[in-house]
Amino acid sequence: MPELPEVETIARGVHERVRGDQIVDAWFSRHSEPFKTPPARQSKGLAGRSFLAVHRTGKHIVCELGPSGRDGRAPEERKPEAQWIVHLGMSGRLLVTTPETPVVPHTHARLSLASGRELRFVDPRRFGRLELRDLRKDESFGAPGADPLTIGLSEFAVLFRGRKLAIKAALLNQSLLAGVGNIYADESLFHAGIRPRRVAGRLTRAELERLRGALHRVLSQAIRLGGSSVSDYVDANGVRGFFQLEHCVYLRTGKPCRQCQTPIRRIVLAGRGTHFCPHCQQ
DNA sequence: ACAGGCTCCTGCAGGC
DNA sequence: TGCCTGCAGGAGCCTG
Repeated sequence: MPELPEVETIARGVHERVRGDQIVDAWFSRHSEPFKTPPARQSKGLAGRSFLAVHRTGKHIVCELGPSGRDGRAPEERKPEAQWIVHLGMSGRLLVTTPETPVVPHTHARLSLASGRELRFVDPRRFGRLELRDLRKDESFGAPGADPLTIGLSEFAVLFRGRKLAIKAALLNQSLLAGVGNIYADESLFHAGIRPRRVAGRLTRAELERLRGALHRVLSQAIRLGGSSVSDYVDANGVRGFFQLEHCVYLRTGKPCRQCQTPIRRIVLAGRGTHFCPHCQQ
């Protein structure tokens, strides 16, 4: 499931391969109900525009789109007129392919580019979302929560102050921290030595500091390794990540803790499978 | 206001 | 062997 590191990896890959390219045509499947912007409006709004930049905000991939791009200026010098926002949900993929690449089942969007490439959105479970914003009318996209890679300690502590829910549930709340999902919540809590069920508002300053540090380290290392390939995650070029080899608790139920050999336990918290070491996490 | 539960959807694992 | 059931989860929505 794509979380911050996977989305960051995909956004970087797509940026490298489509920056400056122009959208010639946009096709959408009939499974359009979940899309935030109706497909007809997306097709119309995308055609003719060029990619100025592609970046990550929370778990969203934001494509900054400019005018046709025939004025000779570099992409970064042109002002975005629209944003195409891609949320991958559980099973979404954004792939840069050739037109000859076989179209796999559950392909919901195909953007033909002037270079001859295609940008494809594939999503079997259809939890993903596509949105087109016209920046001349709509506001620029912003994640509701803070970025766990850049947040400072005092701001981090304020997020959880007075909150009675479990720290694991708080980490998954995108309006607090944007980008953390089930894998990296479990892994970060392990590295910080904190039990997932602990009440968020009752964590000590020292624990909050450890948690912020653990989030930063785990997410940064996962980005360096190209994300975690559980189920069948791949980046924009179809390449798998390697961070799943570094997982200490996620999907390791019953296996010995890498630090103390105690079997990893699994509980259900906030409706999610939650993995922890009963010895290392207090 | 806030917390928790339900829902969407498909692929896969496990049981009989 | 093959079918069927249940489970996985991000986030929006509803309820308590």
